[in-house]
Amino acid sequence: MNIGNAAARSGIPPKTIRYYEDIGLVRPRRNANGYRDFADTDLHKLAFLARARSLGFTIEDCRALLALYEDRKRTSADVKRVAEEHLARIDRKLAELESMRHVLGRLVERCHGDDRPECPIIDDLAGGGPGTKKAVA
Amino acid sequence: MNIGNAAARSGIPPKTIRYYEDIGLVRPRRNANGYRDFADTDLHKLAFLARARSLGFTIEDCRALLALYEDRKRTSADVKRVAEEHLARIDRKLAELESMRHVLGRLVERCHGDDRPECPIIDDLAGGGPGTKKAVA
DNA sequence: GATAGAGCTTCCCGTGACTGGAGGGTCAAG
DNA sequence: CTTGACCCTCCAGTCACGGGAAGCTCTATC
Repeated sequence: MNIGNAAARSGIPPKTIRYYEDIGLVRPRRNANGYRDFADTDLHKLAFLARARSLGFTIEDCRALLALYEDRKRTSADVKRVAEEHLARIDRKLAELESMRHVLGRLVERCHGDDRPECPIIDDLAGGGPGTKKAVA
Repeated sequence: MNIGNAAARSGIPPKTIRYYEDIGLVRPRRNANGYRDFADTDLHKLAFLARARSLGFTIEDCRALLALYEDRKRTSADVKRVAEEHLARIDRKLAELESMRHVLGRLVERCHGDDRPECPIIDDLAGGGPGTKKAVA
């Protein structure tokens, strides 16, 4: 199967599939004309990669997970460890974003958004941080 | 003030400050010896950048916000628009991460994490997606 | 057989926001 | 006068691709 077809089936663009081959995640055979020829196992791997990437696993995670996928002597503990580390990364990122969302949300609420220059958002960025109440006196 | 000092005060590493100068966010004077010399206005800008970056604004957002910061004829509506767009980006990212967290969290819960190879995480990635109940028959 | 168009190949560059390192000049202390 | 901590510039790498050039191959049509 040609790369275009494999791309359509896996949902991964041809460019990305070539990149995955470049970094050794898939190794499709080559036809006499030099075209890549994707076998069923390659398609399975691509689907696996698409799913793993959609869950936010890094490429190196994917490499490890693919190895475990193909290792019949793997332990579910090994898989779980990779997943838990990724989960922890997600949680850290979530906490960071939620904190940003919180602060920025409050600033946006307090900004009139009119044609005057006074702006609590700019004031905050300029150092009138969360504790500074803008001494009006 | 030297770059090392400016870095310590702003919390931005020297490398990053040089990068900010490269892309035109700050323009410190130069001493006779070629060293950068940061004035108070430069330090204000660096602090502004540190705060804006910590809220997740992109560099281009920062460029726009700095311009508004220095524009006495700005309107708070202009500032608010930038902030609201960023807030929307944050919300999209949050939704994406929460969805990942949800799916991955359930998979991790269901994985025994023992020394056997059976693993719902690998099964899911291998195509036993959310709807596939693994026909045991 | 000729030609057009789609699809395949490789190769290189650009993205965002830095970070690391090489190679070299400058400054303050002892 | 030397040591070590600064500072400088320039180049390369990060992550996970995407865009585009230049060129080969296949298929369909005339």
